[in-house]
Amino acid sequence: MGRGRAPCCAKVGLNRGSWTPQEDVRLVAYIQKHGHSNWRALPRQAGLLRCGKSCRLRWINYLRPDLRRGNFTADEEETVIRLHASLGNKWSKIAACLPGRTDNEIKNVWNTHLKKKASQREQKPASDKNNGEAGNGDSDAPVPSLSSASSSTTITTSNGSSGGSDTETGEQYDTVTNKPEMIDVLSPLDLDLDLELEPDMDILDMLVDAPEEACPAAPMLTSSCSSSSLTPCIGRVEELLELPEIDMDTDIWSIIDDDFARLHGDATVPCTTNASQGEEGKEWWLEDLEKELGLWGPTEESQAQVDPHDQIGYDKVSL
DNA sequence: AATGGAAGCAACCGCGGATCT
DNA sequence: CAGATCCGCGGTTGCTTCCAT
Repeated sequence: MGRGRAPCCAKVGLNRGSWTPQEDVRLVAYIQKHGHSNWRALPRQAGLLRCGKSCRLRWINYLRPDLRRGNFTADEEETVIRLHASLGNKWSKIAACLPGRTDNEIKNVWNTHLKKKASQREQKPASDKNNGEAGNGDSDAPVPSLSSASSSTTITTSNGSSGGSDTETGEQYDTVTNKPEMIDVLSPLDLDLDLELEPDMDILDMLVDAPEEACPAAPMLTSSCSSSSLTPCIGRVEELLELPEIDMDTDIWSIIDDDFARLHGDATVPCTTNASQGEEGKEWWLEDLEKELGLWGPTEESQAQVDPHDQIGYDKVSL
């Protein structure tokens, strides 16, 4: 205690606790544009009052587009149990073999269900033999959500079906709306974040760029892109790189925050509004961002939820 | 219908290892 | 080579929701 390295930041004047939709938007938009080569500098450059660690955590555990949400499938649970038996609490290593799952998520699931499940299994290994199946012999464990029908091949875009199909399980992993208060606020954003960003190869490329992707996870990451949604992503890395530099503290954030303020009457927008950037600048950036995110064109959800007068808010910035 | 406990999950903290200067 | 810095990991905490009474 007290030793080791100093905290990554002084944490003075920085936000803590739950992330706001605005912060999420900022983070996603920034990473979309610039990647996350330097977590420490990222929050400052992105205009976020967070420490780099917090940004990284938020991105990895929640905002990352390739995240797979919803309940763990039986196969995934089996994998976790099996890997935990051999690796122990090496959550990151376990996560590396479960594409779209985060170490934090796996850790939580282990601590909440799988630990019990595994211990139950250990306690009655003999009776398991009667079940015939070495794998899923834990049938008496109450795991209603894990119908064997939910094959591991379904790389569900989490909330792609947030409205519906994922709720077939109706269980605790309602990951889309992790915060109830965020439901109405974030929904338009959140839906698009997960639905539309997932296939975005810009980010996938960043994520898969590491050599350790020799792990089976990597191919599944890319395969998670449906062919239809993948198409518009291809070849956009260069496009991304060629985008002009933007003063993130002015342009983007003022636009985003302005739209949030208009939509929600939020007067607490911390961002600086740059009057020198005219409407042309806004439109240029919004269109550009939208194109880059593969969101060109209004979405039905956003249209349905946004006041026509404010439509630009989520149509344009619906990340 | 109200209340208390349990469970689930997101986020924080501190440390170790890797990388940079 | 040594010190400084950063990233990532694992453990833990606290808030929210769900469920039983």
